[in-house]
Amino acid sequence: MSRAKLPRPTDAELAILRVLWDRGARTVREVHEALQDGGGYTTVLKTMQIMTEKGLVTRDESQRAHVYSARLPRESTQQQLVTDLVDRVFGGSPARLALQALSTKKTSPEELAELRQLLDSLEKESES
Amino acid sequence: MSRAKLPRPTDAELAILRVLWDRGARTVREVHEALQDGGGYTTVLKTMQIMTEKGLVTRDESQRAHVYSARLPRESTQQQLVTDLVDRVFGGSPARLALQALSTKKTSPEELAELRQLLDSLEKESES
DNA sequence: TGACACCTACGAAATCGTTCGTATAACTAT
DNA sequence: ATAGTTATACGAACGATTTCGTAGGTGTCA
Repeated sequence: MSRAKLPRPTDAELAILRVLWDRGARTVREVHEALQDGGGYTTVLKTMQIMTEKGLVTRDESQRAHVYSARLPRESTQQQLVTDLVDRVFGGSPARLALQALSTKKTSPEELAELRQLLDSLEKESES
Repeated sequence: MSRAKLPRPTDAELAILRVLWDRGARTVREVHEALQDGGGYTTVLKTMQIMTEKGLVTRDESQRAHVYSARLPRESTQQQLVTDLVDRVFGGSPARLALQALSTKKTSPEELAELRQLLDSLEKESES
């Protein structure tokens, strides 16, 4: 089993993952520079080393400056965190979370259309 | 300013808050018993004392066994956590979170209808 | 070659979250 | 009143997270 479940990323780890997702594989220096407020260089380095141990990122050591990549795509981690929040605070109901998310901030007409489309397909599904 | 923003509840704190939201004001003993797996009695006590310091709960000390209440209603905390997650992982788009939440698990027809209703009112709003 | 810049590794410190043992006060009932 | 039960308070320990200083290796270039 080389595939233990990955731990929930911490806040600092998530900030680093966002950089890797947005920009692709990067060195510590590049991540550090992309982070406006991520602490000193060795802080970022240390965190990324720990993330490697945890399996949150992989690294290519063939260059002197190691190149890090997110191990899971953004969507998988989003899914994990959403499921986690649904279970811990929304009694296991994703729809409750969706309602709460939508009733606050405003959403663009494009996104509303996308949601409507998803609703349509979900309702069709439940009819079968 | 007696109204500093409340900190994000931790996992253990959230478990306690769920009990208080579900059952209303309760003593430490009652919360401890409601928690299937919340550690020993003094663990729950200590956590609730810390939550009092943080302002997450209030307590009535007029009885020997103090009675604790959640300071914020469930919906406020849900809102806080959703906004938090949206900002940290969904680039500030609640609709993205909603899509992610709905595309996984199945949702009851009643909830789908409720969502559709919300979508309707949101679209009407954007037309004005 | 020597000075300098850059990189990783290591470890220590500070803080936080979680857990629990122990002390002490208060109530209950014999 | 004494013993037993139940409550809070306190503090210590442990692990995880975050931060950073320092050491040592590697590359560059005048």
